[in-house]
Amino acid sequence: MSTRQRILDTALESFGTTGVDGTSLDALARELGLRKQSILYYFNSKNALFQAVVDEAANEFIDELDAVFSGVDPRDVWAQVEGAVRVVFRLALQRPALLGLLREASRPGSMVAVQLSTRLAVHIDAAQHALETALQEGRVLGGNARLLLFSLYSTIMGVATEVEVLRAMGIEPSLRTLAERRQELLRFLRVALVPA
Amino acid sequence: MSTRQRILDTALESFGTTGVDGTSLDALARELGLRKQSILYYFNSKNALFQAVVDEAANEFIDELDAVFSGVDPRDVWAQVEGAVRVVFRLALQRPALLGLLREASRPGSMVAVQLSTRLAVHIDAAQHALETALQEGRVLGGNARLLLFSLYSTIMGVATEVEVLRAMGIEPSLRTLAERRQELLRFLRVALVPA
DNA sequence: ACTTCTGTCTACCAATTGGTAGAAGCGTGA
DNA sequence: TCACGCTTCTACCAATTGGTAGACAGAAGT
Repeated sequence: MSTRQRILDTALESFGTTGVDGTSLDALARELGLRKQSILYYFNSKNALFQAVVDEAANEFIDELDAVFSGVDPRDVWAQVEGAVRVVFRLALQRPALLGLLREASRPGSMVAVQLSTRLAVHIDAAQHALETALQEGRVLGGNARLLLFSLYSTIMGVATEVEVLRAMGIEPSLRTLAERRQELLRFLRVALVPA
Repeated sequence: MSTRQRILDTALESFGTTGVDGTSLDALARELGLRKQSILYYFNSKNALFQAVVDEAANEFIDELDAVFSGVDPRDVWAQVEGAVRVVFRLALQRPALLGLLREASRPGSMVAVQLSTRLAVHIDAAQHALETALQEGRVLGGNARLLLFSLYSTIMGVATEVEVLRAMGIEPSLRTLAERRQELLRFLRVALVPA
């Protein structure tokens, strides 16, 4: 794998777990067996690296979602929701840093949000459109399609990533509790979305 | 107001917006018209200050929730949810830094989570118990009470605080869109919780 | 008048930060 | 062999970081 790619991967891991402010170029370089000047050779500044990492993460996230959505009837909103939940929970288990990075990038006041928005705009519009027609045809319960999409996003990402809140509630994050969380989430969303 | 309290307030504001790592004691002191040594006089270390701020924030959050819940039938789960939504959205408007700090404190790997958990344990248990009996009596839809509570928390906090995601969706956070978000959220939660 | 306590200050400190300048190693093509 | 471009390095740097040591001011009590 190219050095550039190794840097991106390691940075994603570190940014997504320790945070951007909590990750120094020196520490990153040490982890890579390099000097930080080599990192700055590929990325002109720490912020440029962060932006590249956000792009990388957005791509991976979108690819995962696309892969699942491609095998699903575009009119079947519930199947899409189920697919999204499956993707997010698999990532929570296998690539927690990826979700951590999205969380980091979507912190209030983050300057990379613009980037994310242009990156995701097409997919958001598609999802919104699917929701809208489903709403009109009474196949889904909801008021405003875009705000409903936002609620869905918040719920799914929250349930998948708020592990510290979970701990505070006395539930230790583990494979089993993850599965239980997912099951309750799906039940919750089905009741909220699918007409009886 | 005592200097100690001023430090706590200013720190909450800064920690909740810029983040802990993004806030230096020097910057904090400058904002207060002090030297950082004066801050370290009241709090032995930056981390001690952070812990104190988390305590402060947890207290305020709990007080707000208690105030709303006290005027509501303890058996009326939906009224409690409505109250919680009202509190969180008012805070999102008037004290965004407070929610930001809770978000900061609940970052994966955060070391203050233990603190938060002991601080909130009683209230979590109470809410869970109310949910449980409501579930048994069929007044609320759901499977596992604790996981349902967790889903509710994730949804409400997410919808109220994920402003950058909202922006990425082309919705500028404002008073009007906040009200719309809240309305759609309440509709969403009502469908998900209240039996037809 | 003297001490004591509280609070704020100046003066430092070693370590770390992101970043610059430029040299050295290295393989490739002429 | 030479030149060249790519990559990684050593050597620095000014600024900032959290934190320590201790002086100084003022109020309060005796």
